[in-house]
Amino acid sequence: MEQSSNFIRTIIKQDLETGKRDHVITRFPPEPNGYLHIGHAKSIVINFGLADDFGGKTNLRFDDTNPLKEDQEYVDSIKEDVSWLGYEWDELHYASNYFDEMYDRAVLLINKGLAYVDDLSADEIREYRGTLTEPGKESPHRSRSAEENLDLFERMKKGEFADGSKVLRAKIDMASPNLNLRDPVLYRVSHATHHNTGDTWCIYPMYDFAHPLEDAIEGVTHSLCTTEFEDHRPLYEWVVRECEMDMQPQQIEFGRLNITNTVMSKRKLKQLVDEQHVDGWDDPRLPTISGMRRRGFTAEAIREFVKETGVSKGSGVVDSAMLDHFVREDLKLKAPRTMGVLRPLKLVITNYPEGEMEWLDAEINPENPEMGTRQIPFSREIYIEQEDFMEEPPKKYFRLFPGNEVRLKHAYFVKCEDFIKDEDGNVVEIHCTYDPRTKSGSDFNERKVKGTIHWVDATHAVPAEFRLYEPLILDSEEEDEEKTFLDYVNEKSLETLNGFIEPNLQNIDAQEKLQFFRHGYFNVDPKHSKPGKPVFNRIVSLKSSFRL
RNA sequence: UGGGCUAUAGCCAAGCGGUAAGGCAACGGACUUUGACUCCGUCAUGCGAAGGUUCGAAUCCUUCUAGCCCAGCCA
Repeated sequence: MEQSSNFIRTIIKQDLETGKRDHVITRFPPEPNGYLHIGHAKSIVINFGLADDFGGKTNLRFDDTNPLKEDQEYVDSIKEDVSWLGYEWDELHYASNYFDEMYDRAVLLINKGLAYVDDLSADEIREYRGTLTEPGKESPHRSRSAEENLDLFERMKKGEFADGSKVLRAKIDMASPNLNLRDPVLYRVSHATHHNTGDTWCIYPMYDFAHPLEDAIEGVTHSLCTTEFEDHRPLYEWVVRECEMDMQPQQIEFGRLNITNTVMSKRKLKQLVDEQHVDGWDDPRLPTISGMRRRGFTAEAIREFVKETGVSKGSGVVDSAMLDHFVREDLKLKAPRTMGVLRPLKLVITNYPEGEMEWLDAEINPENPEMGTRQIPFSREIYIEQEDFMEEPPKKYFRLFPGNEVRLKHAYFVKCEDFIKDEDGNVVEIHCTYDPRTKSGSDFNERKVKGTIHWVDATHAVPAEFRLYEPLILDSEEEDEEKTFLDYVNEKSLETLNGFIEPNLQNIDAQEKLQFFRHGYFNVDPKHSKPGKPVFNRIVSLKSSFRL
């Protein structure tokens, strides 16, 4: 596929052409404090994709500098998700493996008079920082001697001070219009057990100090991140320069991915999970990689979607219809096409001999003949879709109604002769006659029908559960300061139906994807599907220009 | 009201002084044993606005407007 140009690709290309760089190394640096979502997938596709395009390499690096929030469980799931998305990292690293070197660099800063130990409390530091429009003021501890700072910092490391009692700060400029440069905290005391280093450390580096060092240590040439870090770039460069690292990685920022009718922040996703609006991090309605995988989205579709939405610095919102498009596109030739009735209505073919049945040949995917054919049973009683019959049809309704004839996919023409209602007035059974001459595959062409409907033979039908999803977040009209995203949670985002499928699907494997004729693409739910009683998640419906 | 960033169609997005790519959506039409797919066609005299420079401006300059991000010992 033709690679569309984007500003980062242009920069890298130039760097290579001008000789600024002679190779490319990128990295995907997640913090193992939660599950990956499709926003991370964008970062993954960009980092791995770009490096690959230029013959470079990409590392997976866990940015594990805050033991309070991180856990091995997350590093495992992140690795799984990156692999599932189809990428192989060159080197696997942990920021925590660099703690010794980071400590040494901090000592260097102290010796250069560029860092100091501060005794101010968190609240005081905030007050001293000033505001967006007013400069901050210097801490009374700012002018401690290097010797004193060295001593204090070493004692911080040894565990002599309580959490929050002391921090190491960079000495930059308390009056900078960029708040990140107002003597940012470099190290904090935290007597916490780290998932990787255990209790070796009780001081941990902050992101702004750690990240540039990690990149420089690994020789990352292009450090790609999202736009909210733009303000941090001067600090990033300050750290690499003043810590006298051998090479200077270049930080480049791109806009986050947003998609309509969903939420992308870890905080909001966590809230949806914690408050049980959804059923866990892998709920098929969530944009988490695990949720999308369970819903049935393919890695290929996610990758293509991300590529097509592009890379820019803008903060736009991509229409979820584009995501839908790429799954349909990917599954079109791969997924078997079969018949499933989600809302069953019995249909009796009155002129089909009782007790008889036949096996019909049916192609598995007419757009991909190599997938072959299957046999499906047919007899006097079948199930059709409730919405495929109307007692009083509107104009341009091509399906069944009294006197109308339709084609049963892979079978015969049937004509509606009668129907039965229950006491409540609901249609419960349709009576039709069929024309044996119209069998699928025959050359019958004496008359045509406008509609073709799907069905499942009643005596062989296998019960199945279907789960249909709607957007988790409803459209919000005008902005309302009073409301939060929780006010727009769609409480009807999941609809569960019980219907029937063809018998050959009875023991279908988890994560198998298929198209139910005229409905859409479905995935076999890995958690709740069982042999003999499959559960299907609708990934996406088919497009439809039909409107009642 | 300090700093950083962004404005190209309903949405995403190319374009980098030579006369507005592409994708999604939408809308016509053809085909159709999926109201699907496929195919054909339509969809910015216009690039946030107003000035200016130039033979020529989405691209350069000026001013304005709107939106996003920043005051964690989170990343």
